[in-house]
Amino acid sequence: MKDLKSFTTDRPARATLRDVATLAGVSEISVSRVMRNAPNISDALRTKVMNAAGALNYTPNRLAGALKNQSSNLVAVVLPSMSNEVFLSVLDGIEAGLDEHGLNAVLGLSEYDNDREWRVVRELLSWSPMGIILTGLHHDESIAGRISQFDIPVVQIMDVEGSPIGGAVGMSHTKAAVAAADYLFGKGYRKFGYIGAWSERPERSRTRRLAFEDRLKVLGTRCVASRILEERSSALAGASATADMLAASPEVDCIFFANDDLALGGLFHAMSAGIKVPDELGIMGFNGIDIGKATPLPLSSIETPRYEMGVMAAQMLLRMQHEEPQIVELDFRIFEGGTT
Amino acid sequence: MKDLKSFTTDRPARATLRDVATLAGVSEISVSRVMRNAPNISDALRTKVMNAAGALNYTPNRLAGALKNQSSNLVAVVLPSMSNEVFLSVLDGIEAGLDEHGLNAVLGLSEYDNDREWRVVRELLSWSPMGIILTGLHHDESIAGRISQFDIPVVQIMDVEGSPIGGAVGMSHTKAAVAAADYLFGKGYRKFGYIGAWSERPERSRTRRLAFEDRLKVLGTRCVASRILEERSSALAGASATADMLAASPEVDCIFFANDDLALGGLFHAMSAGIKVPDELGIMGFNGIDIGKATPLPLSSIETPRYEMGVMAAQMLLRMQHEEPQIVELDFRIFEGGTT
DNA sequence: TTGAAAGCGCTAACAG
DNA sequence: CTGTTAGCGCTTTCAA
Repeated sequence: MKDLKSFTTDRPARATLRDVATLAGVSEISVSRVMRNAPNISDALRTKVMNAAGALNYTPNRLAGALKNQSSNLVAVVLPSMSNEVFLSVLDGIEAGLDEHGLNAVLGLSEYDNDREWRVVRELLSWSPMGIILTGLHHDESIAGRISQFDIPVVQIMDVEGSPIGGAVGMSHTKAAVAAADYLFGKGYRKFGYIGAWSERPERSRTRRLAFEDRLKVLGTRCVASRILEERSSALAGASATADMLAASPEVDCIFFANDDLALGGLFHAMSAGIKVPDELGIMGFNGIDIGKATPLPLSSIETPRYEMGVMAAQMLLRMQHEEPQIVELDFRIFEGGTT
Repeated sequence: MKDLKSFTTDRPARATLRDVATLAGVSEISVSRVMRNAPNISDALRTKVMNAAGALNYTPNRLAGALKNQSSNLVAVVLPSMSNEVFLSVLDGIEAGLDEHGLNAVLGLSEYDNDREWRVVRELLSWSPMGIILTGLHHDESIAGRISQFDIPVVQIMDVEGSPIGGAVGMSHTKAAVAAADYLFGKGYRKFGYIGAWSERPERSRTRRLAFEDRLKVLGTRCVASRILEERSSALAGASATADMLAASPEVDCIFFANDDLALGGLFHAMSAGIKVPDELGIMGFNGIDIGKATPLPLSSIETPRYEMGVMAAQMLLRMQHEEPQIVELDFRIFEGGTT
């Protein structure tokens, strides 16, 4: 091993493979092999290289490696928004799944805007990711076309009802809504209300509402009141929408909400207004978030496998490198709380 | 413009600058200039290039550009965890701030583990990010050293009490705890309880507890009961810890919680148990999350500027390219709900 | 088991 | 305003 000092003083900056090679007195390619744990490396070489790398605090330059390899260990993750706890769990799962395999997520947010999603996808693709995770199944032809040039696995999450570009891992929102209708009908409710928000973004919430309404018809009843707010979901919005709905349609005996935030608002309103839940009013949410389990009356809801979706999406990406794309439909579960 | 067909049939794959140049009949560097909106480009050239790029569906290869430039438009973002709504807002803000400037976040999670954080930082640095955002101020010398080789701006978020590596944007957790103590004392509470979770991860929650206890002493009173759970924060955990504490120390007249999840649990327990809030028991949270505003009794809390922290961290990163690092202390605000 | 040469796609520096 | 040359740091041949 040559003199370390000449390196550390001359180059306080980031060391390259070449620096490590020179210090260790070997060729660059040998260093490269050691760093990547290539087979057929002598212990002597490995030791020399590791010492030199350690001394120089060498950090590999993935940019160069990926450029040469035409592929990186980055995964493009495109979510609609970070203002929704649902995507927190999803992202948490994705990160967990990616981390297992040493992959890194590059994040892009579409904010539920198609143009913006397109830009974000384009942007992220410019990093030659090894795969891409998209949210939802309603994707432009043009996005699919753009991605196909890259010949990388695509996994779409949240939904399974539609035609994925590649693989998909999600749940059936139709089945969930039908299960909710059946469950609530079985509990004896007949005059249903529905409350959604943010003009039914994402699309999946509309799918649920329509399936819910259809199923009620089959059961011989119907939604007597329905409100789709323009503002984003929040407990506050859910509370006031519930108050409005009950004022206008006092006959409503059960409200199905687009998500738990709204539903909790409904529950809080009922508590404040002295409405007896679940007898006078049934309340059903969607997602099964933690806090709904802790309210004095636990919130009835549909538990969705958000974290699992994330983990499985990451794993599917890996599998799709050799295998055919699959569509994985995960189960939801009705959480029978105290509000129905 | 040469014949497009020979390109589209021969190369269904990703087009390169060279392909665009050939198709447009110009040099590669000209294409490069057009793509980067360099100055002094004739309209004729721009048009030719844009047409060719459009026809080929050209996506720039940032890997190559960044390799050449020794710097990318990636920003490494290291957060402790994605199972906490607090970091959702922070990340949301970061994304918003980065997006303004065309930057992309590469995400890494430390899971509150120092070794893991070190690995993650190393991993993310290998992508030559243009900057790095870290959470908290308790950072290893070795991490600082490793980053310093890269000569990129570092911004630490959440906290301002300590010695940042570069810039910092956060709040004073000491001041927040003092303000809480003063506020609660002013409301007439005297027998205080404190409930935290997950063995006081992150460190900042310990800072708050200690400052809270110190301030109570100054005010001539003290914490008569204190519980630090080992499990993670959740409303459920907060509810049972509250029940335990009140059973063991019935004299407690006010509980300060480490965060709103725990506090909401406390509130829900009180509601279920028929404890009169705020008269028999005061409840104070920390963070000021949305849902606390919608409960029948809005949750008193300390509103923290989480989203703003994220946005400002991103902006500071940009500024630090020419300016000196700064420490920005953001304000918190006491939200006087109905629980105190 | 190790090394030498070539080049991934892009852009800074220097012509013209 | 546009082009030529060279090289970022790494890894895939191919050779020894």
